[in-house]
Amino acid sequence: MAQRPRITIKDVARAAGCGVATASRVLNKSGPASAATRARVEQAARDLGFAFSATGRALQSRRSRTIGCLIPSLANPVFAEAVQAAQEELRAAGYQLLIASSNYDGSTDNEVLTTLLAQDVDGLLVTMVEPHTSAPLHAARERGLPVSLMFHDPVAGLPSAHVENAAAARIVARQFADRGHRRCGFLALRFATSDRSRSRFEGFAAECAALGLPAPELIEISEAEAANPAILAARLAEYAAVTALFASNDFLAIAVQKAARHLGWQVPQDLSVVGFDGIEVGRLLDRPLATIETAPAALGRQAARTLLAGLQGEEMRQAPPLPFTFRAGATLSAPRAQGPDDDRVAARPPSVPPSPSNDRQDRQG
Amino acid sequence: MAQRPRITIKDVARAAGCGVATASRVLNKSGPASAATRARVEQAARDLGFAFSATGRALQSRRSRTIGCLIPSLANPVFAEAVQAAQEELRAAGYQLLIASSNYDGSTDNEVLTTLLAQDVDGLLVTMVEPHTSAPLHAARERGLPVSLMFHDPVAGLPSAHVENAAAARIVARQFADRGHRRCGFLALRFATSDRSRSRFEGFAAECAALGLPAPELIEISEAEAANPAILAARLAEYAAVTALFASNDFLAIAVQKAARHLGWQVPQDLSVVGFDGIEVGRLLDRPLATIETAPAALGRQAARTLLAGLQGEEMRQAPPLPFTFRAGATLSAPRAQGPDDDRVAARPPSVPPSPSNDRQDRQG
DNA sequence: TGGTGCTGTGGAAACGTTTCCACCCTCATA
DNA sequence: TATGAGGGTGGAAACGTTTCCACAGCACCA
Repeated sequence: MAQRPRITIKDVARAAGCGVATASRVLNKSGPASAATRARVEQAARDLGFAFSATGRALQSRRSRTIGCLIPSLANPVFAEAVQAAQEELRAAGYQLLIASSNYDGSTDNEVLTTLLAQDVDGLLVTMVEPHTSAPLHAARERGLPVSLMFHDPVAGLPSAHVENAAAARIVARQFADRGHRRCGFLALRFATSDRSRSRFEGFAAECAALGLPAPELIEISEAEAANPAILAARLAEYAAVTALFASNDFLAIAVQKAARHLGWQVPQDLSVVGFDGIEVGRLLDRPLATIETAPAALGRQAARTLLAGLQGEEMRQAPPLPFTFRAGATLSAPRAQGPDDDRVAARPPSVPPSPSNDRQDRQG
Repeated sequence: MAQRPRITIKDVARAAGCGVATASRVLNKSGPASAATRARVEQAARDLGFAFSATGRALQSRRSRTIGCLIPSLANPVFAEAVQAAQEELRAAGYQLLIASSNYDGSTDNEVLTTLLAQDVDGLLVTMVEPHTSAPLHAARERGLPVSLMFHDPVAGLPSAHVENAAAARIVARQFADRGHRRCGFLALRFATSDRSRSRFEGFAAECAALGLPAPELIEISEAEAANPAILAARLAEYAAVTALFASNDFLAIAVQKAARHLGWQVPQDLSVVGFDGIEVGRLLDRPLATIETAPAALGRQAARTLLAGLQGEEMRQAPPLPFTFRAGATLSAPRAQGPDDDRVAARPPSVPPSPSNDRQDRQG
């Protein structure tokens, strides 16, 4: 625990018998130096175990080589994967990632952003509740700091790496309609704090309307409700007429199936379920999940690249939306033929397990 | 993009008509100041939108209020959750998290650590391939930097937030034995680069021996093999005598089931499977996964707390290992009664789906 | 011989803070 | 009326870098 004092470039210079300016030039290969001096300095640095202080450098160069990253939570694998990819990309370019999360809370978003800015970050990688109205985010822009959004639909002036949530949701509506579903539902988690969730619902509802289906039910639930199958089942039971449910993410779609089992409903015969995100486990399930497959890693990478462009003084241009895919799965089928008074609870058990079809359709760019 | 020059405390002092020392005292509430001056300074700071530069502060105080975090990958939800929890804990104490990942590569580990150290971090939160032999990690210790490990069994002098992998694995062996299994296997991912995986195998093998079972088969696979059910199936087919498989993590355990389906094997009748980690989806599956349940968030939190103690100059003491639970599930049962020549491929299909039992056993502290 | 142009070098300023120190006041006490 | 105490204040040093600038020495050319 003996806090040794830091070895500075002065120590190196002294040991090498030269001035700090010379030592700096040698160690940075940034200017002329005689072979002899060069050797002495390098030797001294090695002997002393010298390492530059990023703080000293940052102060003098006014760039910290550090990027601030704000996301709702790393516990959501979609964000975690995006951050992982962004981190790899930035590291390759010599930048470090300073991470903070808000737990989906708008005011925490702003607090955290303020702290990040005070840390002299060179750029910002952000997914937050309200990017368009955030004061600190706006301040960062004003200051000329490169800002790159992730997962958001592009906001005025702020480039965003994103998938077109609404367009993807429209495809889900069409899949339901194609199979003869009419009463659809959208199961939303964190509807108030996630513009992704809202965009998906909008697209879904719009396409339902375009296809002449009744307006889909919007079923908002809390995280607590999502985590408890019995409670979730009770919520779902309120919507017995719904034969096709679009869940705002894959975990929710999986949870729904457990809840359906509670109610004695068969998936997909009594209730078709489609998720969003395309997480890996979804395809390994007995009953592979029908879902919209996205690539969070590609998204993180794209956001990082856009940011890097900005950091190099280039124009930060909005990249095209990232591709997504509708992945067919055994949780989606035609609704059970049913009379007006059909009681779902009396449904017969299925004779054969659903075939684990796993093909892809509707590739989009 | 008009890079406005930074507002410094000098600007505030000038605007308030006082010296920088006074402005600093007012803004930090760190010394005396008349009510009038105080008001002028605060007003000026507000008007100018002043924010302290963490760099300037770090340079002068020789502490950056920043923690370096090194993990294999955020794409693994176990690490992501731990980091998320640690981040929350550290943020509450006024620290920021600088994150880097190594992709399970030992030499990247050391490179990254070196970079992190150069960033003047105040402490280190680490999961890496070889903590006990890492030169930069050792250097950090030498320098008196608090270091807190995550997921590792405690290494000489370095406290680690961990679960007892070997002890947990022993329980799995006992569960298998209790149900009459004799030929067991351990399916290992990244065996060479994960001491967790190795500890689990050791505990598992030791308990098998203690129970008089034959030594378990060690089945090492690559990530590529794990991701492809057909290939994984081919690997598993080599071990037809094995009736009970312990997978080194839950995702692998889920993948195994898909591979088993490929081979026409029934889980659990033909092959019992137990995982490790206790990820949430595991319990939502049709056939809930038997597994060792751990709490990565608690682990991350504990590591952060230990580190915080060190940062406050207190002794960093090794906390007790974190609790784990054996979670029973439908992927574990007695082996199918079979003669010496029984051909598993000819097995009849099961008549009833396994009951989704979900009780817990074997709580440990 | 005097200039010109290199190469190699080091002093010093600057970056934004905090804090030590010295100074000037004012007020109470002797 | 002197003395002391203490509150309020600002100058300046320090933290570890980089870079501007000046200068010394040397070789070359006219």
